[in-house]
Amino acid sequence: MESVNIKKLAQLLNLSIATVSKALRDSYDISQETKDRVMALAKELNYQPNPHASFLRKQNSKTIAVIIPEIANNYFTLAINGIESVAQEKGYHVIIYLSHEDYNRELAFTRLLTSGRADGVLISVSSTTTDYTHLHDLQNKGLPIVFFDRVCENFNTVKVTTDDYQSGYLATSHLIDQGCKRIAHLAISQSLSIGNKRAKGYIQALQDNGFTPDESLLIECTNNEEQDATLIKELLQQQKPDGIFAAVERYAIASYELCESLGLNIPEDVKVISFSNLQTASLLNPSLSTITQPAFEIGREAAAMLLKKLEKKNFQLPDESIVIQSKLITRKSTMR
Amino acid sequence: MESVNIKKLAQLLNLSIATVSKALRDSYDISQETKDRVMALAKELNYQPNPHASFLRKQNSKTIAVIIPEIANNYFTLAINGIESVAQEKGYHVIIYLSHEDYNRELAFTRLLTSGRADGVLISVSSTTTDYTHLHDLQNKGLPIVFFDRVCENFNTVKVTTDDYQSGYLATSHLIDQGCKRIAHLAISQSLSIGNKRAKGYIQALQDNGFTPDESLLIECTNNEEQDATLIKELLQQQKPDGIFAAVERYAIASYELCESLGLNIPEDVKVISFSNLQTASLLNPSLSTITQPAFEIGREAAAMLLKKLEKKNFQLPDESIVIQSKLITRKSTMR
DNA sequence: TTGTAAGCGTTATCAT
DNA sequence: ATGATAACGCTTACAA
Repeated sequence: MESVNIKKLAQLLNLSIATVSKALRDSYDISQETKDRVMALAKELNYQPNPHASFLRKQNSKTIAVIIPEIANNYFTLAINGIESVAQEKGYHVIIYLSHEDYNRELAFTRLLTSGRADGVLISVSSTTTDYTHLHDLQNKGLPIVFFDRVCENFNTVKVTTDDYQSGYLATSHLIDQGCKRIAHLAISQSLSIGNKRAKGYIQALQDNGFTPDESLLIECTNNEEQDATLIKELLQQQKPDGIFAAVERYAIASYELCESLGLNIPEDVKVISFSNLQTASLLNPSLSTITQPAFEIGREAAAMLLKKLEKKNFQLPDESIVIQSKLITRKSTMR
Repeated sequence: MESVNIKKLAQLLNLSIATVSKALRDSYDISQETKDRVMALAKELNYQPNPHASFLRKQNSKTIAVIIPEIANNYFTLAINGIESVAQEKGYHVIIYLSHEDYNRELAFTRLLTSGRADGVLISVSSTTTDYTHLHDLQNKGLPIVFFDRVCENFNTVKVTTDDYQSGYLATSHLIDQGCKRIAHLAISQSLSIGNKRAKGYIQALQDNGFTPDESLLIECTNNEEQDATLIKELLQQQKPDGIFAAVERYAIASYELCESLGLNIPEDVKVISFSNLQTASLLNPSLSTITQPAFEIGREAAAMLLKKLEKKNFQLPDESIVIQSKLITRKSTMR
């Protein structure tokens, strides 16, 4: 357990602790010779500064916290990849917290974060979160927060999202173009920014094309697979939609499974399109038309903004939304 | 940024710092009344002990590091879920490091970890890692290490895996049972424990069934999608296998894509089976037969062992392999 | 150019 | 039962 610390280096080199510390930080008033000696030994012994001790002095931990609802999800996985890529570039460490769509866990994490464990927070809020004071509290403590994907609209900071409204509009329009007359929307929690926007895009597209939105075709799904299956099954049996626009991948997958078990053919009986980052979308039976989100870029951008705030003394996180567009990729599931 | 610390609590309560500290830790020699007052105020002000300061004294950070090759991968995603579930139970924080299958990054992470940022390490090694001294160094510094999935066999610690050899054997036997005569194996790096074992299972199954393993049918794939596509394309065109056993999901997906582009039918022309945790395996065209790994449980078990070591003074990580079985799930891709 | 010493927030030892 | 104090490893005025 004996670790190499500054004290040890100082002893071995017959220098004071202060001199070693300054030499390591390449300070002006240390002779080049001393610096070289210190650096050489530090390298030889693989000296790593103790981050906890530096935190105590400098009040930064070179760590960011990422709070997400779940991780077994291609979207968040890609976003983490993006986040990690900039964190690694800048020498930051990434702590992951999974809220499992549970407000209380999210709350507990934010409480823990008031103690200096991380210098900033990236968050995509849980679907059961309706109150944002825990996040305001964090911000008030001086912890910079950047939202991505599931954002809090009226929060004074950067929010990175995709164009959810337009994409919802586009997906629905695409179904209309393909001849659908009864289009259902499997929506994600309407208390979520993305849920709301995607649904609004859906409704507007219907209206713009002369359809009257039908409440019984807009299903707000849950976080429970069984419950969702029941809802979707009822929808398919009772409302008999000829098009489904799924707000998230999971609902599209459930739809595929239920269509199979009910003997419905995609796309003949029902056409399906979904927000999705599934790698295998094109290999499904039938291949799935998707709104593919720039998840990696969203993660990168959010992390880049947060780290800019942490690194640049004078930079303040602006109160703005950064929108990175999704792409509509049509495949067989929506073919005429 | 003004944070609540012990000092502040002490001032407000007109107590000494020492008393407050002890009261918070529910020490024997503090009166119940004082404890109550301290606790009440701590709760009211949402006092959170500074983890960096405690580290300096106690030498533990309540943090574990997870080093994995990639995250856009259903297996690792599920494993993280398992790891996080026990970490959350025990109040530990999880830092994620992605080696991107690059030994040098893995090395850099382990160097960083010598400084106390984490109390222990869970690792699944990169496919380019052949030397394990960086990990031995970590262990020698007193950092407990637990391997999962891609383990180092001769390393004195716990290794949690699935039964890779038996599963490779099983997958291959299944293809034989389904009538395949020329079975190819798309192997992952043979320097990886899992790559080696899965391939050995494949070879043994062939031999036990009267086939002579053919080197040109055992393709060691890479980490580069294009290169893999070339390799698999050549395999399909030149060797014309009638069965493919893919060691990882990615190779199965590539096989599907290439069969499609080459006009080969699965399972009529080629049957395919793969190690995979794809949620959509049953929805693929055709549905994919898989060896499904208990990824969540593997993550849970690995984390549980590590945390046991961290929490129990007298517990030493045994030098043993914990094997949790995979399941063969047959679907259309291997139908006769 | 180098060294001394204080202090970051905690915990633990030893007094009181 | 409570308090004073040193120490953890590091940074940084300030002194030499």
